[in-house]
Amino acid sequence: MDDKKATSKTRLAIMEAAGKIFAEEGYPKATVRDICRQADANVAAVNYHFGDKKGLYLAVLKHYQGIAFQTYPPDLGIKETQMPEEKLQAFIRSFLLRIMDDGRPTWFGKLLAREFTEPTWAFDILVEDMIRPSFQIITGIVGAIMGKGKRDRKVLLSAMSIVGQCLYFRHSYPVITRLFPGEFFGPKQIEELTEHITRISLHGLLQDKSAKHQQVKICKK
Amino acid sequence: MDDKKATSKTRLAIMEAAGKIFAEEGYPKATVRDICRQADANVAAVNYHFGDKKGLYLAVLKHYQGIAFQTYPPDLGIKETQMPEEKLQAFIRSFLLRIMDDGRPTWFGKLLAREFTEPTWAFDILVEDMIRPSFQIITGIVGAIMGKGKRDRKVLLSAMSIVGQCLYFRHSYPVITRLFPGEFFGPKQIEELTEHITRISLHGLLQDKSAKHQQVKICKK
DNA sequence: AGTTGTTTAAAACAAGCGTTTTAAAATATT
DNA sequence: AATATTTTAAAACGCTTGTTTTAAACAACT
Repeated sequence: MDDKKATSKTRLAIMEAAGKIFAEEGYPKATVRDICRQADANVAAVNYHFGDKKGLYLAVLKHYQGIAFQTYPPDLGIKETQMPEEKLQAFIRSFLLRIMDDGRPTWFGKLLAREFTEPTWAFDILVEDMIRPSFQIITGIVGAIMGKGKRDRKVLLSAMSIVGQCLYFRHSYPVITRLFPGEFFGPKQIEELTEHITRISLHGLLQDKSAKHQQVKICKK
Repeated sequence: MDDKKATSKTRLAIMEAAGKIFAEEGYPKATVRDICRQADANVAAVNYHFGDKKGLYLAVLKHYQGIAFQTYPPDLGIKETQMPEEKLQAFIRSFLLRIMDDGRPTWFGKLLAREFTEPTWAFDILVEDMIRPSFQIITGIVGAIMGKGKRDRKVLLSAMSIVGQCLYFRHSYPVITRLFPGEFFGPKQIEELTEHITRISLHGLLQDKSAKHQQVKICKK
């Protein structure tokens, strides 16, 4: 009663509907009845194909996680010959694409955002399977740029600053659209966002680079 | 049956327990029975004092919102005589304090984080009452630093980058603690985070500054 | 005191939830 | 074609949810 042939019209329809509804409503508010209604399936289908609601959620999560990482791997467009600065931009672009994609795994971005602020039992899987590998890469790049180890405290802080900026444009999309009705910061502006985040971060990183205790002071001219 | 004397042991106890549970469990998962049990009150007390569950949520939200802004106003430590760069640092510090405070309105930060990714019907109130005013201030500061208008696209992007970094350390606290068990990025590190975010952002802003009235420059000490 | 209005308490309500049961239909296997 | 297996369908179960009802306890005031 776990995952059988994995091929069944209703099974696939349920996963599709579940991804949509889980992302829109959140795990607790999403009901299996809603999911099955949208998938044109019977209420019992969920328990038959996935054991229970938890099993369905986990299946959906892993499925779209696989798609998202297959489409936009963390090292997308990164070549070993590149300069760290170019790698940084490639990472940011790939990261934004992965969480903002308008195509199939759109819901995955939303699901991810939910798990961040509202971790469920599936959270550990997400952390180990996708967040940690991503962080390994970004800390490596940032470390190379700053000339420090990838576990240096300042490297960690800077890596989080970069990831934080990327996530903000996805997380806070509802806020942004209300605050600035005329402006758009969505999937179609990914290239603009990539350049913006890369530039604003890069200068901060380079500042802390070589000089050990090079303290920055603001002074009037 | 809205808000009466506002003075009643059980009423206050319910608000206290509600803030805690709403923040921990989220609005849908939080049950009035749990809240009342924790408040040593009867189940009917919620409906009596607040009308219904929504009324309770709204009351809690507004109450702690008031406390948070009273304790850490957006212009905390900002004086008109200060330079924009100092104002930026003051804003970031106040912002971090407000969303990370360990004291009474701790739950408010969590509630806020939830509303961001999972807007409820109470979202409009939050946007207008606290998010928009905050954004007015930060775009003003950033605009002054960059020498552009406060509605300039680059100013908006930069303001969001700053806010995004701040929110990340609160939003993703569960992630961070799992990724780096030894490191801490909590309320006790606010001063460190403030300096980090200020520095990494400032250099990016100054990069895009219009060359016109350059009254500030970075210099090594 | 006695009356009034306010607050608490226990119990029950209707509705919705995830899940299970039962059996019929569809599909595969021999 | 007949049997065995897998998948779907309808109905109901047990439980929890938010809310209401009813009445008792408390407080305030003349």
